[in-house]
Amino acid sequence: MVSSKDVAKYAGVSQTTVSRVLNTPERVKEPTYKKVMAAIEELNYIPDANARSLVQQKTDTIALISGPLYNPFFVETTSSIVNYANENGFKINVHFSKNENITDTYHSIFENKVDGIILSSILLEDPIFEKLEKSGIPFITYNRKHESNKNFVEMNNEQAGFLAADYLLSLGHDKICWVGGPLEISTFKGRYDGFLRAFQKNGVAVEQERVFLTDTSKKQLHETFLKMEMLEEKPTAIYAATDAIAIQMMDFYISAGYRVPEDISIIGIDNVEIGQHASINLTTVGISSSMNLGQLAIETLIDMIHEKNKPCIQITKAVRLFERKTTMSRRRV
Amino acid sequence: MVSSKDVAKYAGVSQTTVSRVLNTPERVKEPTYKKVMAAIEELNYIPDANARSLVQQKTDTIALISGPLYNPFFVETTSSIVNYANENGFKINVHFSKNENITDTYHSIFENKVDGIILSSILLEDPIFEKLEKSGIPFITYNRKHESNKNFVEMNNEQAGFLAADYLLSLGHDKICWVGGPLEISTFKGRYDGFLRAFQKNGVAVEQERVFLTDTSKKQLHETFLKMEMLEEKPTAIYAATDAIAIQMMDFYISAGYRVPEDISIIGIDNVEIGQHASINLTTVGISSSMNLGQLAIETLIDMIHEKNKPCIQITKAVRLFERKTTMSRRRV
DNA sequence: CAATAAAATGGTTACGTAACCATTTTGAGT
DNA sequence: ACTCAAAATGGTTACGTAACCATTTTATTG
Repeated sequence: MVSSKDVAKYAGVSQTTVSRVLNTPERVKEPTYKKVMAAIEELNYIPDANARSLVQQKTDTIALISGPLYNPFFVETTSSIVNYANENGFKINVHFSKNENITDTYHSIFENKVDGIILSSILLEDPIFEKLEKSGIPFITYNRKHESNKNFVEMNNEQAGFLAADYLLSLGHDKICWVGGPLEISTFKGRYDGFLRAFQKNGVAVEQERVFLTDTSKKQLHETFLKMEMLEEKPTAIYAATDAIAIQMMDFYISAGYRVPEDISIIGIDNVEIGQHASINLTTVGISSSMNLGQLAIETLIDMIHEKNKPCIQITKAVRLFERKTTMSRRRV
Repeated sequence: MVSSKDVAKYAGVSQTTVSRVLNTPERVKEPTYKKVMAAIEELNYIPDANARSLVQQKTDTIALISGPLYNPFFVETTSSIVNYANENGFKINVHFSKNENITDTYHSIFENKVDGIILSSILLEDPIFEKLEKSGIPFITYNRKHESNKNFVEMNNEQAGFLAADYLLSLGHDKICWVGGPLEISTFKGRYDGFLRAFQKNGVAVEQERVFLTDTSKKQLHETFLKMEMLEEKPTAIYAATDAIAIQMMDFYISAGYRVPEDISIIGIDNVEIGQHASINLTTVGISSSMNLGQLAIETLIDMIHEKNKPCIQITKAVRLFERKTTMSRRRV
């Protein structure tokens, strides 16, 4: 592999001069500059960013740990994060969080001496949070947060949970099934808390047999669908803790011959783009901004990287209801 | 930042011994091993992967240049690529190709001395291909290829184009609009060639006013939709060169009050997962395999990285029609 | 117990780049 | 033409890790 030492020898100058040609060309005489550039072209020399990182103690790299892309929420946030970071001179190492190797993922990220970490993989109680803090690397969590309540960007999940449930209850539904994810995750915990508060406010009891916790995989969602089919009193509404879950439940219900919302109402949370598609038209709750949580988080993180002073970031965006076509008043027969 | 030299000094051994503890612990006496590990824990030492890369002349990193994630095809391939690579000890630097900064993207990738490059951004005629070859870095293109016909994984685009058009023609449609992308891209060129061949085989003339080339953005697709609405003889079928285009055109048509397929048939190509959703049910053409092109490409690339001998990879997967619910026989009134 | 071989540990250098300091060259002023 | 300051270029070292070679320690064998 060609190095700047090779270029120097070929051009008849010092390695220092080659480095100056690339980095501070104004400090190099024109004839010398041309001679070195010709050598660079001739030898097809490309500087080594890893060696540079060693010297300058920065990598211009950010590590992203996203949720899985079968959730369109993460499709949108991943796009925003990668594009914004690239536009600001950062490379992005992407990882999709998987519980079975998250430790290896974190280890790999720390070894890479990244300049920042943006993640949506943290649990309410997670020992990694302390390690993140001790590492000294600027980091931010999006769509999730640690119980310490630091360094996060999120929507108001409790408010979202409340609005969605309150809306269904206001339509007359009381046989509502909750389909969510693990309550060790702040997103689901917050939305479930809101769900409970809405029921309490409306004086309606929550029936535990109608609460389904899943790992949000298609497989477990299908099992949940089958369980709901077996209920003595079938639900009249599905409260899905995310739009991804809602869209997947729609698939199961429509495939089974149900009409949405005539036979069953379905609501989600997140307000993902695909939910606005004319053949889906998902009623949902989400933030009003055109900027998604990933965009907000990466902009905040890059500020943190540049400014080196780390005020504690705590951003919680308000939400609102987006009433579309997958919900209607409970049919009375 | 704590280095192995600091650990060595703290533990009272040499830096060589610290390196051995981490890499070949079997060559270190147990008491020495324990002493060094205690120092590592105490100092919270994390090895520097960049320095290691300098020594070992490998980075365990692969660069991915994907298409944009508003195309679900790239959602699926990005997932597969990142997950498979991580499982095989590689990190992935992700870029989403944008014409306006593709040169910077390539430059950044070369500087990072990645071990392999997997890309879906190449044009039929693209000077970057020669640079890729000269770099000596193993690389593979997926879903697209260069005119040199080397180092690619693709579906048979001409066959896909033919099958989709032939199918629409067999349903009696002859007012078919093609909505595709730039023909400088092998994917669209191949599919269009197949489209033309089907028309020729069926003895039907292609009307150029019904051929729409776009950059596949929602904006230009909407403009195309408006243009089609203005046609004297409106189309009875939309042949979308990708499922993403098809799903977007469905959105426009349904929002405008049309029923799919009663009022207009729509077909796509790629067979993306969301196309099987019960409220979309897209008729499409795609590969039969459970393994998507991204999965196939990354497995092939990692083989190339490990084996250092580079037989010229040329993989073209056969396709078939998936008849679902967005197409029906042309209505005769 | 001594010699020798194996095991364990240490020292030096290189990987490529750039920061820092030194030296040489060039140009301006008297 | 000489002197001095500025500009241009060069030399050395460090960043952190590991490969390679050297030295020391330990264990085995006669």
